[in-house]
Amino acid sequence: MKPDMATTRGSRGDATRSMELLWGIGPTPTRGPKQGLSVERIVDAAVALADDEGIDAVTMRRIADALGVGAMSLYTYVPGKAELIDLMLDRAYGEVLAAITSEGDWRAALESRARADWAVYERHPWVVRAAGPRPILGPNELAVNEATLRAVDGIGLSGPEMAAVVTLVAGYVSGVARGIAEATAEGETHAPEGTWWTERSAVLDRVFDAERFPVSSRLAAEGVFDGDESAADYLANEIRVTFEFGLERVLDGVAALVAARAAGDGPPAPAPPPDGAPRRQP
Amino acid sequence: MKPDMATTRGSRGDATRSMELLWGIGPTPTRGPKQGLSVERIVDAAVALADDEGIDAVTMRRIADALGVGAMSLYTYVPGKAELIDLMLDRAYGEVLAAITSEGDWRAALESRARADWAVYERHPWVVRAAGPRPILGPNELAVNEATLRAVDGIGLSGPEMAAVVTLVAGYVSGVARGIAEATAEGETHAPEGTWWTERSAVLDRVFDAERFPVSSRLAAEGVFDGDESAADYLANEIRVTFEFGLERVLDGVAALVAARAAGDGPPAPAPPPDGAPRRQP
DNA sequence: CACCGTACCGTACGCTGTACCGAGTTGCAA
DNA sequence: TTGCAACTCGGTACAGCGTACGGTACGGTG
Repeated sequence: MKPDMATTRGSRGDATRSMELLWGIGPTPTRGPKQGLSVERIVDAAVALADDEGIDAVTMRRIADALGVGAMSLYTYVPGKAELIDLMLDRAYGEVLAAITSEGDWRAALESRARADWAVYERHPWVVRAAGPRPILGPNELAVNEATLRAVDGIGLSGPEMAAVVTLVAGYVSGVARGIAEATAEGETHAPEGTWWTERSAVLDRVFDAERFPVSSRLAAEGVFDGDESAADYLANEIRVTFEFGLERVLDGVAALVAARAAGDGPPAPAPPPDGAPRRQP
Repeated sequence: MKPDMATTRGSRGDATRSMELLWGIGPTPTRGPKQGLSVERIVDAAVALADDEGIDAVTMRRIADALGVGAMSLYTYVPGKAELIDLMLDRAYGEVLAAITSEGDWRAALESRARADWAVYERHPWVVRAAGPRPILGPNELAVNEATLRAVDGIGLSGPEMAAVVTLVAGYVSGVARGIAEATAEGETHAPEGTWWTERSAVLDRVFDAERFPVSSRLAAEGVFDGDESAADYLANEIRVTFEFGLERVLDGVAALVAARAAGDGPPAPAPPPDGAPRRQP
């Protein structure tokens, strides 16, 4: 799983190579046999596999099989699996980038970003689980970020506030998107939606005490938690409604801030950076 | 990795066993040798391991080593690794449950829930990555849910709205918490924070175009994205500020809804469930 | 032409989760 | 008391993972 991490991941060549791959500026060698594949095609295959069978099905061997090559051949194009996943994620950001629009006011633009994220999570449920804590720093990710920042530029917010609003919206969507995999189901979890619940409800019924969980059981009686087991799209609709509802609240909250700043309430004094900290790009 | 999933995961005994484990109602056998371990101690060891070295270090063999037993002995207590992780997660919910308070109005209670979640994500960064899309249905998870629902009960929201507000707050926190691992760092990603950036910034500088990313580069020049590489707690503070900022917005958004409902704007007509759908508990 | 950097990939290693089975231990029934 | 069934423990084994290593075939450059 992580063999000799010290040399593999630690050798500072890999990070550079990874960035070059993302930005498509790798040095293309002239000598030797023609390359039969391309990074593009490898990412294609990996994404298709992840869409069809979930992220767990994405193994180097299966990708190679799909491309009709040996597993080790992939390593001539990509330093390792982690870098390949980064490429997959930046490709997903590419779909976001293609979908967002900057028309309308800041609210419309933020909505557009949120819905574009959501659409990608729906099309590619694996993205939620594949995404690590760190940014990819790929061209598409940065472009999406730029576009979102532009949406909230010039409406009276401070720089840190702008960045925080972007994190707020993107964080909200990714948080709620966790539930998407349940709705689309089956791709990731191999048991169909129905059995999962019925298996558990037997024990749950024995243990769920209406006195211990009064509000929960009242809402359950109202049917709030009901879902049609066999019709996955009903569930998908339900979670979509929840998403839209929450998005409205989030944007209302931002609107309140924008209104306050417009009314002349100055932004809080920005905390000075501690001292000569190395510069970071976004 | 997933050997014979059909028999192992599909045999309907496992889901039942898993629920019994969570709720502590397993049938305790009388015959045979005394048990040298307990589910409790196994979860203890697993959580300790995850806290120290990240979720990837949590393997059956390492847990067993820490407990001084053979790897296979764990399987007398727990059906498999997936169920063990569920137990770890419900334990984390237990810490949330212990931290939340129901004092004050709905807003204070929701804040309390959000901060309790956040504190757990800080103490146990592995939770973000270990949590799957489905609910655990353990006692602590349900109790936390109940407490949060109670916070928004009786303030004029419909049942679905109450549920959506809970999802909104919890989803927001988990979404932003994704960035925590970067702040606490090093537990999960073995490279220290500094090198990760410096390695990449070399390529990024070559590729980052101020004309293509005008707003990003302006904010970068302002130092918005700067961080002290060596002092991890500065970064942690920065993300904490972002978290608090977003939480404020989210709650402002909920407040707007509560005010609207109080002003007499009726909730939207609840969509009727399609037809005789099996009942779900929360 | 020879050379050598490169693409491809068979083999192998260390790791994973866990099935299988034997050996030893205990409580209850006969 | 004896014997058996139920149980715990754990060694061994297996399929699958990421990927290091080294061999072979190829093709542009000296």
